[in-house]
Amino acid sequence: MEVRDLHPWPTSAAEAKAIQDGLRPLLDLGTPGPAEPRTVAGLDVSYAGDGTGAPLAAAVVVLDTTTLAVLEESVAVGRAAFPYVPGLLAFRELPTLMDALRALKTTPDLLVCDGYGLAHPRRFGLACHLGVLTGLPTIGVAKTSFVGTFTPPAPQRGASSPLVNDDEEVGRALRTQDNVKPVFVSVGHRMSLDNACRTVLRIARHRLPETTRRADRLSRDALSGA
DNA sequence: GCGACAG
DNA sequence: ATCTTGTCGC
Repeated sequence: MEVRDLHPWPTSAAEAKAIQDGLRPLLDLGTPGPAEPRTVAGLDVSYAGDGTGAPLAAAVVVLDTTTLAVLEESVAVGRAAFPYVPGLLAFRELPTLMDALRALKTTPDLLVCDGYGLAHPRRFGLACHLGVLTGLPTIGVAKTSFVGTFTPPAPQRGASSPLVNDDEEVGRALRTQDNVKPVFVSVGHRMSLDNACRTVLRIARHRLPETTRRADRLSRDALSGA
């Protein structure tokens, strides 16, 4: 698929934050997004070490939303492009993730990212960044909380409670299975929070969406050479 | 100032 | 993210 060119790369945390602030106005947060996406892509990254330059593998797996069958897979290997700094995760993984996306023959209807979208200190997490660079609807699904507070949702699958930060609902704690810890869903680009949660429930057979599980396994295998 | 902090 | 054993439960 076609993706936008990468912007100049930051060499400091201050520059990275400035880039996030500059790109944030490009976000489309007013459209509900596809009600019936036919294809959904999951993205994830595995690492071999720490710090800048650590070897990593970025994977993208495209699934049929209805059957959850794998339609296409793409993996790219590279190096961490930035140190890990909470709030600047995108700068670590973006170049290799973009390589994997560029190699895709099909263009997914939605991108499900491992991490956050608007539930971010500057409202511009990895899912937002990937949304601006690809132009596609994106959402973020994270395993742990980062910003905001929430009250535990009811124990039933489908229950949710708002993730609040600065008096804003920046995401939702969503129970994807009965009696299982909730995941944290937030919007990235061209998608409403309601639609994001509804879609996550449709593709989740376990705690994490199938998209994320498939991408996690693919990136891990690519790093181990198998 | 101190701790917490997506992956 | 990654380093790691056994164990409880569907």
